[in-house]
Amino acid sequence: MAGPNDELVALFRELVTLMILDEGGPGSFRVRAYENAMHELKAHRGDLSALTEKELTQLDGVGKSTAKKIREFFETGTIAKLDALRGKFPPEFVQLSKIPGLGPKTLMRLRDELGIHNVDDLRAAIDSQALRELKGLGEKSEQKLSRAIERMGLTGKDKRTPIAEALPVAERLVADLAAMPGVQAARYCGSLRRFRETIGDIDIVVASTDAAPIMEWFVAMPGVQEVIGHGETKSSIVTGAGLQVDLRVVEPGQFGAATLYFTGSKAHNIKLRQRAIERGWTLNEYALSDAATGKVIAAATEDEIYDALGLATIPEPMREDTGEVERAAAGTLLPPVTASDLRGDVHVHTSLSGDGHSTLEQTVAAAAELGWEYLVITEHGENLAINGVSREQLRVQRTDLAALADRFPQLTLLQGVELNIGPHGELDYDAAFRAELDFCIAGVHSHFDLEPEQQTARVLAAMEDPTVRVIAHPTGRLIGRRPGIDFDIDAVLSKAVETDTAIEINAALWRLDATDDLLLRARDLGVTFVIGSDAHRAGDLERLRWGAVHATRGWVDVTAVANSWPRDKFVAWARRSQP
DNA sequence: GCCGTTTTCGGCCCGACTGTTTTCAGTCG
Repeated sequence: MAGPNDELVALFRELVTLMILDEGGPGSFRVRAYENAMHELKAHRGDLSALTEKELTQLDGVGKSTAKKIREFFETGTIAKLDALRGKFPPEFVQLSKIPGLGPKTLMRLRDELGIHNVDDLRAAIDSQALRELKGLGEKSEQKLSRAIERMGLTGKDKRTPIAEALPVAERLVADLAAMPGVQAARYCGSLRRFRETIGDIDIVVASTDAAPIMEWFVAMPGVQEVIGHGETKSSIVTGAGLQVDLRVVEPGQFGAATLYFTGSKAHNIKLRQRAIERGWTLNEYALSDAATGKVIAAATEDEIYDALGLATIPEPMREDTGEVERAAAGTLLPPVTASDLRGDVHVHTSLSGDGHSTLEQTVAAAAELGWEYLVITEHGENLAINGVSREQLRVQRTDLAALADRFPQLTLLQGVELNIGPHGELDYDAAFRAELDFCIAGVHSHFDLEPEQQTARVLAAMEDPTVRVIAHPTGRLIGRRPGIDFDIDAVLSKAVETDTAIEINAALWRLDATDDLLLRARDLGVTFVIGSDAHRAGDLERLRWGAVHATRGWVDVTAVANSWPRDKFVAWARRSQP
């Protein structure tokens, strides 16, 4: 699973953390330089260990000094500068920097003036009221830090919330805010809008001419555990679940600039701002404006701002500064995959599966309601304990499907099954029975802890089987709950191309698997994809749209998504029959 | 530390909120 450069990137991340302490703040240009280098290394898709020092300096943000450190790592396994910094700042001291509200400046003073080296020291200093003796700190600072220590691990700077938990909270909040009087628009932004799989906090921007009542409602709404900030146009709260929510109110005419700014990413914003500066303009959360005259050039919508900067509008999930700005400038940016591109679903369970909740009829009716042109029902194969279905059950279902096909003539119904890939690549039923089905999607549902070689072998074996059309949720990870299986991604993707087996983009928010990293590599190799809802109840069908957003994050070309194809083409493809 | 260039040093994104002080530094995003 791990990319070849991950270890190097992790070391650079640590280097940045320690440099912030050493330099006394993240604003230091040297720190920024390390950050830029780390970002570039992270975004790099090739194997960095294969590059010479000279070749490394060709990378954006990598100069002579950084190139030397990279080579040093690959040749010696360590970086001397990092080792020196680790000696200067032991882990228990670095841990203090994770406490919200405690920045590098204060931290260094705590150490130098009060001899505080770890969390226990800090707690003792607070208890003895020693902190308030420092200039610039007072009683309130003691209380704030005391609370922050209590919450450590619950809401610290490193805490990440799975998108499956954050998204419903954000959608509800945005709906509530949008319904308030005087609110012209409300949108969640930040990493959630970019559709990262975990998020640090929820950022919401509201357009209104009267911020005060919105701020008041926000900090007093039910479920607020703590108010971190409460200003005229910006407030922050923590929910009972430990999720931080930041709310910002701007004038309606500034909404686009604000959502652009708060959606980020930071690196994407910096790229945009540099383009603005090149044109003699400035870009902030209020507007794109002329630097000399202050005259507003664009502010109301994101489209206008991108356009003024000579860029096509960049889809939110791509805003990570991994080449999207350059492509937008060159006019070679791919359009996003959208929900309206999708014409049907390919991974759907009904109550026939042990873990399904809606009947076949309810499910088909819901798909028809969504306007799908085709629907593939895929119950669990018989090898899945408790939840699997028998051959006999599938034969009966075939009759039921034929009856429903008459009632929903606009919807083409296919019978598929979700096969289980056994530890050695074995599959459910037998080849002859599987061939009777319209479609087989095969996934790993057990034996998550095999050695990588075995994991790779079992998936490759499944792909060799002629009845297997798609590999479902290829890594099997559950965000924040279970890591994916560890296999040779490139071997699997190459085999997918060789055997014409598609890779599923699973739209369930706990899965979003294939991961975006896998998608980027797959699309470069020319892999075919499907987007599946993995619905276990009729209401889950609509989450296919999240799969589209996730696909966009992986820069997937919509023409490579089989369930965006017209009915006849899709059905022929699904059955592996000639069109 | 990197970059660009009028090639060798100056610039590097920007604003809200808090706590403490009373004009601002620190933190955060």
